[in-house]
Amino acid sequence: MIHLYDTLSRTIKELTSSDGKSFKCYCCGPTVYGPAHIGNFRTFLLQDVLRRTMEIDGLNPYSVRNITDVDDKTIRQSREDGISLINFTQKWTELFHKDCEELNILQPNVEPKATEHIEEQINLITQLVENNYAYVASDGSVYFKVSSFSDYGKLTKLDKRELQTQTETSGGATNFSDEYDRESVADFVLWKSRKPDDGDVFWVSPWGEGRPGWHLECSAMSMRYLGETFDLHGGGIDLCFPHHENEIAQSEAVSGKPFAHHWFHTAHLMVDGGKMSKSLGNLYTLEDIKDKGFSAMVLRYLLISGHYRQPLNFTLDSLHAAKSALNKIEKSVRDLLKNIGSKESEFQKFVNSERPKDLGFFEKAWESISHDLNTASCLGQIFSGLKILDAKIFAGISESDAIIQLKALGSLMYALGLNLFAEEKIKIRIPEEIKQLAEKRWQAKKSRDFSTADTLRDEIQSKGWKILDTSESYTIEAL
RNA sequence: GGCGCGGUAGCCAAGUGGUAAGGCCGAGGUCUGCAAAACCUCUAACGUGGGUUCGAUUCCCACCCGCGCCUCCA
Repeated sequence: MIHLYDTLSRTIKELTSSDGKSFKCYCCGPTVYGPAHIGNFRTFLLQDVLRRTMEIDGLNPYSVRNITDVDDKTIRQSREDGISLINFTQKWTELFHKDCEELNILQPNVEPKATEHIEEQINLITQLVENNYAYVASDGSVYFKVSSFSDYGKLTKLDKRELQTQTETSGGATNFSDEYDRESVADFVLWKSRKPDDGDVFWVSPWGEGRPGWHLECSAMSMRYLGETFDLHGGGIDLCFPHHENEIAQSEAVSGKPFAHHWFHTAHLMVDGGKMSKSLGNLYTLEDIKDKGFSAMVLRYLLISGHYRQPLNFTLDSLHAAKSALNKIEKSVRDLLKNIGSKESEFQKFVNSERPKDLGFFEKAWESISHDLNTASCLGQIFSGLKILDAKIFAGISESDAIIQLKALGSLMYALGLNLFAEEKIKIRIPEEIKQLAEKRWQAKKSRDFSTADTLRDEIQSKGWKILDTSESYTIEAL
């Protein structure tokens, strides 16, 4: 049984499938105009953990996550790069997939693209216009009339008056002076008429050439793949307003039915205590993390190590902490495997979505993750369990008990998506210069020239890498 | 201005009406050519002021500080 906070009702609710067959989820995916940053991945990672947890719990999740491949940014950037929108977005979609794979994020069951669902979007707009929820402006753009939908603002608890007056009072007031002629500032665009800046990006519609507005695609694609009402809708906290609020308005205006039963919003990732942004130069991608010598799995550990409703503060120190912590789990599992005569690689057979009856020392870890997806507490409980386990291994553990613990850990690792012993598979980049210095040092050490060896080790360390000797070889790690 | 979130050890981060998980770092020890890694042990915390209560870090109020959103944003 999984309980999860719901943004709409502001309560923690039990997750149940409304049709008793599968649990239908829609998550807002990336806009593919560049590499996704680690903040984006925090959200996708948490959605992934939720999905994995549901699988183990037997909820049979069915997930849809879209790709936004047409909007102002993708159009602008593709034109700057001088390539077609489709080639441009494909390039970044591929990188996104590669990053997801390295981060061990399961693929959604369906990953629809906005540009492949133009017809569905036009259909929705047509219905909205026919029923007077939307109007066509003089330039051929179509707007949703917020005043026509009485429930508008229910997700973020906006009241009507605020919506009207925020032009003068809100910090974002300047955003209202744009080129579109809306009847009310709160109204949002469903269809954008073709502008010179759009280049050759346009589709033909009953209202002339143009392209769909951003909010609409999620309504159209979720309806197409999940129906008018589905179980859970997720996204970053910043999407709450206006994106999700708008989705609710559009969708419920058309269907007359509740849109999503449950809303799952993830808090933002901060960097060094503040907002992550390009201009501050603190926006990291997976590439950046790997260039610092950390594996994707370490990043995964770090990004799920805090509770999803709490902003998480990313620092270089916390990356180190994540690395050591992950290492510690691997060490215990390795010891445990040794006890049944298995190797690291054989741990995989314990990692699956079946929930073992006996959770061994890890019952509390499972409770934590089942209760509002408390991954932070879950990891804490795993370490507590590991401590008991380590003592037991030291004292001598029976094979059957070892297997119970391995199965329990395996299911937890599946839920968290922590792929242990992945370090070798995902190669860490070590500069050639460091490799050579390390080899020189190793030769010196072998010939018992310790002073040369130590000097070289210091030099390597001053360049940000450290040497770990084993009896017959050595490894290089990031400091 | 509106809405919302938070302030727990050096850092990160759970949680609870009966004095508080876990990780990192640090210290000591074992080991090692010396280190590192590993293992063992240890230290240390609930923003301030009131209130409710037998008892509050946990509930309420005020204040201080930090952060987010307010129609680009995971």
